[in-house]
Amino acid sequence: MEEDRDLQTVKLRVEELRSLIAYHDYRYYVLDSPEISDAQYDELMRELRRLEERYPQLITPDSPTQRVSGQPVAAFGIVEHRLPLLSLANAFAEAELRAWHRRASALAGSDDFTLVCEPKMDGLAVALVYENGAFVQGATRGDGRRGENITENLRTIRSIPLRLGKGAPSRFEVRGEVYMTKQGFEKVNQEIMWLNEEIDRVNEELAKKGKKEKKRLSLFANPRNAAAGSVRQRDARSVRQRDARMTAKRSLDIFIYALGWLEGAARPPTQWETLQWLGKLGFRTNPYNARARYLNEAMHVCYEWQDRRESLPYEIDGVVVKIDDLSLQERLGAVGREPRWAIAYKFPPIQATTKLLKIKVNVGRTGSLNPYAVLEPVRVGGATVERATLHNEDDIRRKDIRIGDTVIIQRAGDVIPQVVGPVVSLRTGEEEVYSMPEQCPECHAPVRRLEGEAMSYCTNTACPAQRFALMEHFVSRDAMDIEGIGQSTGAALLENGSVADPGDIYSLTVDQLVYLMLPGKDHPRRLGAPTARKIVDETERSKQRPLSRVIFALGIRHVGSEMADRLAEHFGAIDALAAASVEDLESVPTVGPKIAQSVRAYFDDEDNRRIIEKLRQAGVRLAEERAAREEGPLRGLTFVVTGTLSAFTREEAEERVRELGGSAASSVTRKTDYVVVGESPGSKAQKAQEYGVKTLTEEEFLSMLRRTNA
DNA sequence: TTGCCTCGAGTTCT
DNA sequence: CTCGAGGCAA
Repeated sequence: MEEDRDLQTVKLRVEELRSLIAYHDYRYYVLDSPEISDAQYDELMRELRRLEERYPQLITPDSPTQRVSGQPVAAFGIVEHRLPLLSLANAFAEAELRAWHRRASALAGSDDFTLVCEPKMDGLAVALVYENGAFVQGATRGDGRRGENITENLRTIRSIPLRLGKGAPSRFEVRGEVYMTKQGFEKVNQEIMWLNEEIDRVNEELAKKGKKEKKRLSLFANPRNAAAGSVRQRDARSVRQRDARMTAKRSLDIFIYALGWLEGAARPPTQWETLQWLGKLGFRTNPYNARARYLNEAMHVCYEWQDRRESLPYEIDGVVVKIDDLSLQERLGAVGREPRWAIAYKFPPIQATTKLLKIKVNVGRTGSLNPYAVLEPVRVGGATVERATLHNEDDIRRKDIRIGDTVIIQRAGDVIPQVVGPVVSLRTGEEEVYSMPEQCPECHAPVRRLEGEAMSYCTNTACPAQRFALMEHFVSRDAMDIEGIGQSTGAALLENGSVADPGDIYSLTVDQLVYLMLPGKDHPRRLGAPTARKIVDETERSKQRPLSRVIFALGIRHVGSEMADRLAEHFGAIDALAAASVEDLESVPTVGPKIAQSVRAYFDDEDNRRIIEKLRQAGVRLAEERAAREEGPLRGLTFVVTGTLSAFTREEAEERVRELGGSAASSVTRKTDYVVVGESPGSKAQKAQEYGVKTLTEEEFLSMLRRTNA
């Protein structure tokens, strides 16, 4: 007796908890405005779970605790749709939308009717059945007549109310679109990628033992596939895999957009009111649904979303335009499986599939080999794409892209096309797994990929492709900014031998340039006198670029514009930079061992030093002006350099002195402060002794420069 | 060693 | 714009 009463009390509390949780789910997931904190919500959930554990007889399938059941779903059943789910006719252009409207107007006998515009979710259409206020069945659209029973998986979607409040019709069906957020999609794929890395590791072991390898999981191509995949998935095989699937399920959501069949209530008279009514019942409807009085207004909505689609957290592929008035809808009816009272305006695709014909490789300025896909031209987002970068070998492997694959191309928020991944189901078996060439495609030098690095590099510093890229970099806008020398001119100059490195640009003459042959559209053409003039003028002007740009233009690995700025500021002159030891370099903030090494290696290279010399001869500014004569740390001191120095030439040493405010004289006098003595000095060293002038070895001189620089 | 944060390098089409 | 790499702080 007493137990019964107890059970009654508990049951009441359980019911109360369930409706409380349902209410807060609604506030949180549907209205997006929670009333209680997550902790308070968790507390409600915990209490309910505790009670259900103690009194299992009180557990019902629509209890919120049943949402995240990790239990495997038994085989899916087939569900017969009581009222078939129609598909929509598509309009790919304004004209088609107008044509649709004209036809509808003709049938209606008037063109004066209101429209409803709904963002067309790129997801999976489902039908949900409610009986006596409880969610009892959910099914995919399938072919429109029969779909798959996915009730259990749908239960995990929090914005699907498991139980409705009072006032719900006794039995009815609603329709909506299950979708995955872009963010959720990224996360799921990320987890699958981690999983694959793990599988790879395991496979390595298995391969050693000669055992059969485990299969890698394929990534979801887009949020829609991910949504469809997760809503139809059964049990997971491993714990980790289950994690990925849980993430997937958690990232699912739904918008309800239509009322199917119903019993025990009257239907609202318009689509717009239906949406309001569904919202009131507790269903999540898209807040961006809008009513349009005229077609032009609807058209405007379509274009608006076409521009703003990226700003949404989920993907839409168009706008559904429906005639608002239900009685008019009935009058118009359907042709085949397409209603005449609605149409889907489809955006131009930002995704498309095409064939990956081959994978080619570019050689960058640093010698990096950059693979790119050569594609069968395909229109994506209003542009024809025939090439797309593939970044590096690992990326190709990770995505499992093979030559001959049908691949998905997309132009995301930006303009740059990406290869999303292969359509594995379209494989013929003829596809080839790609591997990086072992020789540079330009100069056939061996290729090296260092341990732990993503990129492969051509080992030949004289590689023509590298020279070309370096030239381009040197004249580019952020570097020396020499207008007139672009891709073709640069290539032509290198090819005909008038230029071997950037230093040679400065000895070009108009006469030389005029006869330069450029690859024209049909026939090769001459560069021409005006352009030649311009190039020489531009080159002349570029001599005045600040030191930081010159340093940047050299193209030292790991030295970009930012680092160049810092180095210019710190050392004040190219020669000081060239003379700096690895330790000196590392004393500069943000310069670590790698960058220091790279700079040092650059200036240790004979060819590079020659480039600097050419620049110097040409009169390119190699020191920061601000280290003004009168201001430098060596202000008022006179130096004389004699003999051969190892770190730099005599001219360079003198230049350095001048940059630091000192002066460099050619002969030793009593007024000379220091004589720098190099290898095999001449008479000047003796003179210094005579006059009692201090002498410096190269070593001492360098450390003096370093000190004054610090 | 790990997790920011910033910088460097390469990139497509019109 | 995106990804990888380098530097630096905890």
